[in-house]
Amino acid sequence: MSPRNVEKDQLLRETRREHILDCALQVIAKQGIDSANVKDIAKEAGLSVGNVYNYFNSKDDIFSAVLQRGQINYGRKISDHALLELDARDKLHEICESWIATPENWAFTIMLQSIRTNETVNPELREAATRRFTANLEPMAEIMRQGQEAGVIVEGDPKQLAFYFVSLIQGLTLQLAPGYEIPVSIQAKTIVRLFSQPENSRKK
Amino acid sequence: MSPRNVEKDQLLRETRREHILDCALQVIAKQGIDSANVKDIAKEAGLSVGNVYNYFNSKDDIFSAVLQRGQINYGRKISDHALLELDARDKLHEICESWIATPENWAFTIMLQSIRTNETVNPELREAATRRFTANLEPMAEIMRQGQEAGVIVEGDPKQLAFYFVSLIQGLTLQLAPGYEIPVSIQAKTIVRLFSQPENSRKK
Amino acid sequence: MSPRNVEKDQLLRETRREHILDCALQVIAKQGIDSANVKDIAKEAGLSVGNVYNYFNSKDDIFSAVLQRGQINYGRKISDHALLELDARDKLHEICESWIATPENWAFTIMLQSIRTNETVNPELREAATRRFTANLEPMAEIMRQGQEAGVIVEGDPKQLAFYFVSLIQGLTLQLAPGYEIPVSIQAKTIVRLFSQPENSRKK
Amino acid sequence: MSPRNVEKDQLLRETRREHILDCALQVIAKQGIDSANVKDIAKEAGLSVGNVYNYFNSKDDIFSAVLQRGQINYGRKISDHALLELDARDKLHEICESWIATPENWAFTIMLQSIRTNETVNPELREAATRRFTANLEPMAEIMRQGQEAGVIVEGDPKQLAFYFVSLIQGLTLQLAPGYEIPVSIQAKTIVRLFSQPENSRKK
DNA sequence: AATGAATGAGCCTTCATTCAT
DNA sequence: CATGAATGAAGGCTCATTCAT
Repeated sequence: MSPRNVEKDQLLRETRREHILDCALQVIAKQGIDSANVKDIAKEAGLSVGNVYNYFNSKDDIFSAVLQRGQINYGRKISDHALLELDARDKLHEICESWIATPENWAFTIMLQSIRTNETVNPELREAATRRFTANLEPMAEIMRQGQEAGVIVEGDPKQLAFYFVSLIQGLTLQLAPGYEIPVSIQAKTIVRLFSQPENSRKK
Repeated sequence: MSPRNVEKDQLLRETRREHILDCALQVIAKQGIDSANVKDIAKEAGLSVGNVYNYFNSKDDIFSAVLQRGQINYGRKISDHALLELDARDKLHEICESWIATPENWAFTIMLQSIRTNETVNPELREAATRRFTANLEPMAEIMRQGQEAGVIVEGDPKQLAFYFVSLIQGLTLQLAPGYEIPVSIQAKTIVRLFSQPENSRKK
Repeated sequence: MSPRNVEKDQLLRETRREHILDCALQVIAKQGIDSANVKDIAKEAGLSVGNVYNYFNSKDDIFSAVLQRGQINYGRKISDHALLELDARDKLHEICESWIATPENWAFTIMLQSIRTNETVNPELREAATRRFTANLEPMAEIMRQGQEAGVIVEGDPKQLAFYFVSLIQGLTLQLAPGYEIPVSIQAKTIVRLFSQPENSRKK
Repeated sequence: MSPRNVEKDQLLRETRREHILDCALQVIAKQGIDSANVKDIAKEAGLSVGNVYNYFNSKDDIFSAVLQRGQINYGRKISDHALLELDARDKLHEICESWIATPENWAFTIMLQSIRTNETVNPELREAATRRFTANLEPMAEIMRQGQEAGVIVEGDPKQLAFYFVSLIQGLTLQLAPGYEIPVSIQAKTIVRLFSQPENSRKK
């Protein structure tokens, strides 16, 4: 029927979507979520404004897709780590370091807040974001649990510890906003140590 | 006419300003910073829109004043604590608890991010916010230092520890956004313990 | 409190609203409902676009207000006629003539259709329009009933006759669209005669 | 290549055009003329948007073609009736009944109004629509004339009566908009009676 | 000081139409 | 012919800010 390659089109379409999401993230990271408008996203993506709407239904749709993608990727990463045969502290260290190293990550945190906060956002989106956040807590709690069994992570409810760890990472991420200098270095090592069981207090 | 009236007027004016700031905070806490507009703030304050502009130059002016006031109050509070004759852990505990308990606090954190982030915001405001944030780190670091001397707080750069502590508190605060349920309880005790030196690892 | 005259303001506000409705009707009558946009209405009213929104919540709000006002005025007029001590045929004649003579009336009919038809219009508005239309049928039916009792109006269900009469008037009104010449004159006399009982077929 | 193929192609093209017009009418009848867009028409027709433009030059082109086709079919029908050997009242009755029974007919009336009304529509199209409307009045007037000669239709200018009859039908059709309930039944018999000469007033 | 009507820039979104493939 | 991605011009609506009263 079609004189064009349907499969290729489909692939192109998916690539384009991803590209728009990338650009949206860039714009948010650059300008903040308040100032990030569709026009700028389109420009960043090298598309016309109208064309963006061929790939997404609305601005909120774009934002929630960015958030969803980020949350899913993040969750997958943590889950992968949970399965590894490693010292839990090393896992935390690695997670911490790679998170801090990615400059766009703070945009996710900002978006998470904005989507929660903005009353005009579809409540379902807000719930979905919360659901994913909560779900992502689970593999992190599993890592804590592993560490506790090995006696290298402090005692306490693993889920609560996971929650604190994630909140700390998020809190730190926010401090890393572009153009905002903090006179304190962030060291994964020190962060992990807060959650580590000291050598001499371990059960024999 | 009389000097007393001038003084009284000045006082009234200051009271009004404070009232507007209170209401602005309320609105932000209720609607989120994106949806908080001047009209709503004026309505909450029982004033006309135009009249609000008799007390503040712009919306940004209001927001930055809210933030500034919050940061200053917060800084004063921490400084006061630093001077007390108390176990550092109790100080942290009290700071933590009172922060979490105040539902509007998350609005400050949101605002901090928004003001940092928003390109359109006067760069001087952004720098001022950062400056105050950094300044507020100092008394917190002092508390850490006190705790370390008493052997009840973990070792490490006090300022860095203070930074982590504040970031953790901020991160947790964000999770407390209104209408957003997190299936984990926040306990000041557990938080403080992360920064505490375990009994049996203390130097004699 | 206010340095301005509140009552006068309220009156001004109501006058303004009416003025906007008048202008909206003019624009619709001139350009058709499809082409009638808020900008044009504002221009016709000598206001800025934004200011129109100080008086109405939305374009649909304006349109439905225009319609409502027209329907209410029309209903009132028919009801007044129903109470008069006149030959029913004269009543119909007068209603017919005055309706046809008002050039904007066709806009109401167009609007009625558009509001019914347009899926994006609030269903409640649509129902309200229908409700008023149906309600307005009643006094017209009463006139028919009076005429039948006097033996000057054709027999049949008065409400149905009213419905036909109104539909005929509406149908004719539509033909009177501006810039649309129909080579047939519209005579109230002839129209009324269609609904009249012929002399020699009346019951003695 | 062969002339037969060219003919066949031509036929196929014509069939396609007709199909598109059918679908356009369906969409208009379903969504109203304001919401009827090219994309929906294409989807209804099972074609791509671009392909529709291989058969019509513009959206207005489609709409005016729909209208034209409808008007021509309608005119042909009335003309056919005018030639029949039947009581004029039966002709009116049949015309009335078949018109009311076809649910899409109201779309024509709506379109007629929209095309007349819409400033942006090519004036030639508007004139063409008016011309056809006027032309279609002629066979209807002929039926009236026949009825008057047989003494079964009320006296008066036949063309004017035709105009009233058509306007009444159109007015009633508009009341039949989808999703719009009118608490009055429409009976062809009663309608025709309005235009009928009563038994006992006929000339011997 | 107090009011809120008025302004106008800017944002999101839609859609007829074009065009490379 | 067939496709649907791409364009860009409007249109509806919001809102910070101003200003006459």
